[in-house]
Amino acid sequence: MQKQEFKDRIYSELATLTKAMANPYRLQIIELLAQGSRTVEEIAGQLTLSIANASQHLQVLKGANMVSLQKEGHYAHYRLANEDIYAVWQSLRDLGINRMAEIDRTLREFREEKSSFQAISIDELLQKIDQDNVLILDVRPEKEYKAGHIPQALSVPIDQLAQRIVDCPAGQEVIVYCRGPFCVFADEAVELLRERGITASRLDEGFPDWKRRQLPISVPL
Amino acid sequence: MQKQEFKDRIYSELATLTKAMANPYRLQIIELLAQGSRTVEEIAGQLTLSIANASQHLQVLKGANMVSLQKEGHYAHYRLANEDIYAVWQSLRDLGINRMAEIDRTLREFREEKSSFQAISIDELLQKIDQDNVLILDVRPEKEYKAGHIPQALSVPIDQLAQRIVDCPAGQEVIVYCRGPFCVFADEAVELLRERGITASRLDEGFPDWKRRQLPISVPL
DNA sequence: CAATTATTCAATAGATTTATTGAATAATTG
DNA sequence: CAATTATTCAATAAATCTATTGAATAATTG
Repeated sequence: MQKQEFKDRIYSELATLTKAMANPYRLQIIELLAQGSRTVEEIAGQLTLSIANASQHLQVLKGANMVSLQKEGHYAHYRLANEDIYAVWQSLRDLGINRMAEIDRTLREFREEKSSFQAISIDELLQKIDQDNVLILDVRPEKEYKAGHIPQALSVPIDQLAQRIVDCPAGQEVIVYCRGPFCVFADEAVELLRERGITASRLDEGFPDWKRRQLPISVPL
Repeated sequence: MQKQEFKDRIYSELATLTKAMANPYRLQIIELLAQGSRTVEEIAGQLTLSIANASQHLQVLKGANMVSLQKEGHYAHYRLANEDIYAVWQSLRDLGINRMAEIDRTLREFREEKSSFQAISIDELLQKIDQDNVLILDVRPEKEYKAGHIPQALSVPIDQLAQRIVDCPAGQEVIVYCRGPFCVFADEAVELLRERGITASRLDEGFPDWKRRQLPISVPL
């Protein structure tokens, strides 16, 4: 094989892969599937897309071997084809957060309204778990909690938080986590908790990031 | 800011960033600039693009804040805007190498011809440096070696290797590195060395990967 | 087996991306 | 200041991407 042909093949394949990711909805699909497998209908619902359009985006990801599907009855369950895909999303996301002025601006603006700008890292959380008396809340939908969660965390889906807030002992420090830095559940939870006078902050990443660091997780049998 | 507007803004910005990378030439530019800054002319020459076309691709990368430029005389010197960009390239590249059948096939085919399939990792090289008597060759152009290299390495640009090969003591184990896994210099070097009966293998990553791991490097004053 | 349901397919129009060409700009040299 | 040089800009046509629409498929239910 000639040098030129080699380069052409390699880089055009990699560009194809990159193109498959290069769409706002498909990035959201990747992030959503990092929480576990989903049907076309569920994905379309989450992203407010038509079913046909969601299916089409999934075909693009499948064409790049980034997702795989398993048919059960007349449902197609899509999942990420492998873990490395999440690694790419992670580095892309972090580049955006750390280096893109426009994303930084959007995050600040959104979080100022919610008073949720303060966040702690996974490393800081690990320290707190060892040293302090900290309450960890998983505010994702229960289904996602059940599919795997941080061992010490309680499941309090964001839409149940308002009713269950009384359970929280006064003076208790609370750390809230959700799907990741662009998932608004944790921001909404912090807003709600602070309004009730509870000291709460966000984890700056999500459960998939915790999991990828090979930290202990609780999973169903 | 509404939840929907927040998500729309964030993900469309990230998709813009991804789109800026999603082209075979622009991926090559990112990789090339990871070796140091380059003028438009140099980039066009390396990738066999017209000057106007190379400039246009650079505008796209600049529009996404992925490269910056410094004008000197009538040359524009382009460089990567920050290090996180290389991290994205790295994870994308590794996804391709580890998970894409078509890329794996191309790499195998190319390296079978060059007998350069055997490679060692940076970790293995670090061990060898400590324990064994190993000769490390940097086969990139001299300019790149001078801009920074693995401390123990000798500079033997690939086009000088054939003449200088006599210097190598018999029985000496040789490790060759270049720009990265898709740079063919190390493959060509291994082919040449093996033809002359020298035990040689590639490093499976390149100098930018060594550097990003914060390992010691030799740099000019 | 007809009706229902989840998903995919196919066709289309509008938007975006790409390479090419040649002219415009702006710094340097003679 | 005219000529040269490196780069950018602008215009264009071909290719590709995107959302929408409605029909096709294939599994399940009554």
